[in-house]
Amino acid sequence: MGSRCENCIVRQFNSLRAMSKEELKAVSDSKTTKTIRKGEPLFEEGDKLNGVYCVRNGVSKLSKLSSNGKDQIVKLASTGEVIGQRSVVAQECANLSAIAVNDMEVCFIPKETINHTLQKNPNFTLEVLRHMAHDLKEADDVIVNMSQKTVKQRIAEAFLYLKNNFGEDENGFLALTLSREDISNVVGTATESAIRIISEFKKKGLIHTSGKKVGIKNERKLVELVEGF
Amino acid sequence: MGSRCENCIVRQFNSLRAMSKEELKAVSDSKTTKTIRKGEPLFEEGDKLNGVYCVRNGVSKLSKLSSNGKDQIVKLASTGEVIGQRSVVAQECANLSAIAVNDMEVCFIPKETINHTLQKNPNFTLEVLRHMAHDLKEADDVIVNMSQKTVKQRIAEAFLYLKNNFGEDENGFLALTLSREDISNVVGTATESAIRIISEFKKKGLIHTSGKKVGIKNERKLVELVEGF
DNA sequence: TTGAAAAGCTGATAATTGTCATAGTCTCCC
DNA sequence: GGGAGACTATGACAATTATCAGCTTTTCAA
Repeated sequence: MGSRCENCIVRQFNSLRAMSKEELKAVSDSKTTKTIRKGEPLFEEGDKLNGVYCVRNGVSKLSKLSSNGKDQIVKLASTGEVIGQRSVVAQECANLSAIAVNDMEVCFIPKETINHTLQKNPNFTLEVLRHMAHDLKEADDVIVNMSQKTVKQRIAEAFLYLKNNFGEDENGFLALTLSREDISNVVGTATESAIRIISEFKKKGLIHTSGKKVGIKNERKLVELVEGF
Repeated sequence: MGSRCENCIVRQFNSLRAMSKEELKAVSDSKTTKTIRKGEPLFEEGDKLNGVYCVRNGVSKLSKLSSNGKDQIVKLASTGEVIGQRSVVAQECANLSAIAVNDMEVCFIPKETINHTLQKNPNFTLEVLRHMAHDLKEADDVIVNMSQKTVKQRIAEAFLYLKNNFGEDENGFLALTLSREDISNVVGTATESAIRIISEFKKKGLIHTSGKKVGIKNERKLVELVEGF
């Protein structure tokens, strides 16, 4: 049995902070805690979601299969983020698949609890709305990057993003390690192209690598590259 | 003086339909009607918005300047859509520029009126939330298309989108005429590339053109092209 | 009406990116 | 500890897309 939502620190980072004590109690009573192994799905594109997932630990990739057979990773969601909110709010099937990038601990909150609060507590609804507005802005920015920047720039940006959002370990490697394939699915390119560019970055001294792990060596140059020299 | 919001048909298509009679009256009393000429901006990226724009007539392109100096059109908003909502909800400066694609008639609704209703009427907030959830899904889909489809596929898709969302005129041309440059900014490519592909489509009998105007001739083949043959 | 500016078009060429093939390396399970 | 399978890496080549240059057509305002 997981701990009580009322005491959960994770809540500070998402819209659940706008809930009243009673509402939180209802969430706590109806939630179930799950462990998801690396590589396993929380849900898949097209699934009917019966609730949302609040991430306590680990990272999930939200991706969509394109008609060319390749996955495009649209977002990485980690501690504190609520996954599946969009589908529940819109009362639609999942538009994206959510797959664990590493081992995860999540709380599943049934949609009834969420919907009930959405109808009763305008502050909560407004908070969810603000979060979604933020996600939408980010998505718009991704559209611009995807369509206007080169693969090289997008990979450089991805590394900077990983550093800013997940930090580095004690040895200066990015704390979140993605496979080369995942990286290529984030930036929307062929795996071989991503590998080639990563090698090039390494040769130029922008990054250092060790197996899958990547560390940023020259952040300033990476930023310049993203901006276009 | 524009007509009363209470009687405005446009309202049926957006979140304003969740407003009470009194709230609508407040909107009606505080709104101002504006005419925007083709090519003129409603607002520009970075502007602080003092309200939202409800489109009565015409179409606006929502775009963002990339660091490479090119504009990326992220969305086309037409009759019934509310522009600027995201920025007002998130209390941020505009992330996108809104420029009239043809002559527009819009109602400007001050943000105070919107914010007041957002805090008082959960149904309205929920309705706005649902709309934003829908926009987010669309944005995610655009990300996938931009990163996984070829320019040819994206142009074909753009034409189908224009037909489905804006219809055709009596001569079988797309009702919304975009310049070649706008088309290239929608699909995220160089204007010359867009023109070349449009010529190719014409040669292959997929479309017919007359000046800027484009008409769809073989919809099935266009769909096949988008799906990847 | 006309002439300048903007938009559309096309070719040549370069740069970017994808695909296919092959080989090395790592991982993990028996 | 060894071997199958997944992941990483690199080369060769093809396809896609961008860039530059020059030209024609359209548009629009004086």
